[in-house]
Amino acid sequence: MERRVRVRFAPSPTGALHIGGVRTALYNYLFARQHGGDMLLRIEDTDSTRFVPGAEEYILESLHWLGIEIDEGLRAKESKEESRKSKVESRKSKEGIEIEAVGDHGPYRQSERREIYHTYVNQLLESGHAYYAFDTPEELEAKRKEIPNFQYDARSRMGMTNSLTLGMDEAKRRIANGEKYVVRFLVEPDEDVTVHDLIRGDVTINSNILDDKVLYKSADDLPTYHLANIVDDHLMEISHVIRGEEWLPSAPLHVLLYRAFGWSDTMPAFAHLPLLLKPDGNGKLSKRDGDRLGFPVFPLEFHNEKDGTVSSGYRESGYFPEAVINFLALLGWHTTGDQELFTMDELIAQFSLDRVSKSGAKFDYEKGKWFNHQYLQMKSNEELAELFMPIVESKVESQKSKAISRRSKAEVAKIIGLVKDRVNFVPELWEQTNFFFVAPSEYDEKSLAKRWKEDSPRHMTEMLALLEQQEDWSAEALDNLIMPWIAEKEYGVGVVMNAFRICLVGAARGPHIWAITDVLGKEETLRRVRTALAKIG
RNA sequence: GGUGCUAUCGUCUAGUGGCCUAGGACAACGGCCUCUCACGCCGUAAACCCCGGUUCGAGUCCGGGUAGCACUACCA
Repeated sequence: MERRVRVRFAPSPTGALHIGGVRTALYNYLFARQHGGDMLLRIEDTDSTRFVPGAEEYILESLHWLGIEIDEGLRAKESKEESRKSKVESRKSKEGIEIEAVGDHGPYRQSERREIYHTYVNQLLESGHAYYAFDTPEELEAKRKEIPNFQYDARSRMGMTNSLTLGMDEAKRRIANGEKYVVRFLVEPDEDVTVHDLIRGDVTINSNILDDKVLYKSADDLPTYHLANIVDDHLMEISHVIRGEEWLPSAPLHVLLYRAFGWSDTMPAFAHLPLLLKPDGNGKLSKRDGDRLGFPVFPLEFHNEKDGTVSSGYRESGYFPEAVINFLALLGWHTTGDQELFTMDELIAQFSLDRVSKSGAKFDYEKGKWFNHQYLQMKSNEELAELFMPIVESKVESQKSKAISRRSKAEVAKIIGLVKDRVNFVPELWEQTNFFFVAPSEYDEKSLAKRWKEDSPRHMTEMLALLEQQEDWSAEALDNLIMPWIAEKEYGVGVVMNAFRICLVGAARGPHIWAITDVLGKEETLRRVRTALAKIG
């Protein structure tokens, strides 16, 4: 009974990988790793009409970025070139990745498994569990209009055009004539079918509500999801099917298919995950919600070649993959304790299907930001500098002459250390540090109104004289110079310091004033005070 | 309409009959810190869907409502 754990993530290449799909992949991955099993990736491209070019590469690259590793099936190939590139550079590479297929249960694209499906469709046909049907889509459409709640099932199939009513000889003749047909699964009526779900327990439905599902369509010589899924999971020796709750209603059908094939004893265990819901209103989180609500619902930015749309991604928004993983892991799963921050290894160790929630989780983007904030704080200043340098360069470049100087990575790291606790994302670092790179050319009106007093020009002029003579530019020395002077003159610390800050920063914000003078240096500090005096007097 | 799943603060959730005057986190609000803006720290407000039943005792078990969601394709 001890079976090797083998799970699969089986997306359709119909567009960008939705964040809900990412979570499904993650839970599969955590489960596989925890049990020392295999994580497979299979592409379910049985709907030729919905195929979107680039989607497969996108899916694999997304999982790769997130650190969800594939053991078998299709996966992104780690090229030498990529590993040499810096993180920032590889972020920019949107071009196709290399794909490799590993494992001996392939092919791993369903469109390449046609021969296999033929065999199994025939098996069902021969055993009487399936039949040919010739009703055209138009005829079915008409039927649905004519009869409310029409369903192709035990009650109606004898009134339709199929091998049951026509006879097998006539059916074969039609097929030989090139007539389009489908193969339908014959569902026996009045039978209670029970599916055991690892998250929800036993779910029982009566077979009367099931219709005779289309298993195969001759039009494109491809099976539908239901058939391909069962055949592949069986052949690939899948032990656990972990998928979204939208599949729960068809799980009994899948159980029936396993029975019809005689595979009941090796049927995988099922676990249906709660859905990810829209943050506002009701319903399942959809691909459109992201741009409507102003946050990404995709791991990476996606350029859809089919409809020309561009969808924003977590990576391009400045998220760290660890933060996305952590955030997603907790949408539908939680430990007994109060722990909120988990590394991938901790998740692998602690994850369990019986602690997955049963109810849907509304997607709370604000909490996602908080997770990124946490992970950003854990990064070293040097790591962040690596990511921030290209942003600084492009910004300084765009401001041309106003740039004071190029700064070394060490200097940038030091600057980041002064402000990193106040940002959630690397790109936000710029608005906190821009004055370190570019001297203020204008002064914030609100700050001026509140902090630039009548006496400020005089204060600054006197302070300038004091600073000009100062040799030791350390924070401590400056503090020892200025504070006693303010006290002696009875100017008020707040009044003087805020005016000074406006001269250096251009607004009433930023880190501690002596940290700013330290980075700026004597010359630049004095220059900014003189400029301010000249401009705002 | 039918079938199924679900139901604790605004949100994610802890809670598996007494430890619950319901805990944590995000968000909100207030305070402290302070030369500014933040961060941080401290604190406040905030929930067991409703009605029955079982029990000495129910957020926790059962039944019925109600509500939300999913599915109901030659899509996955």
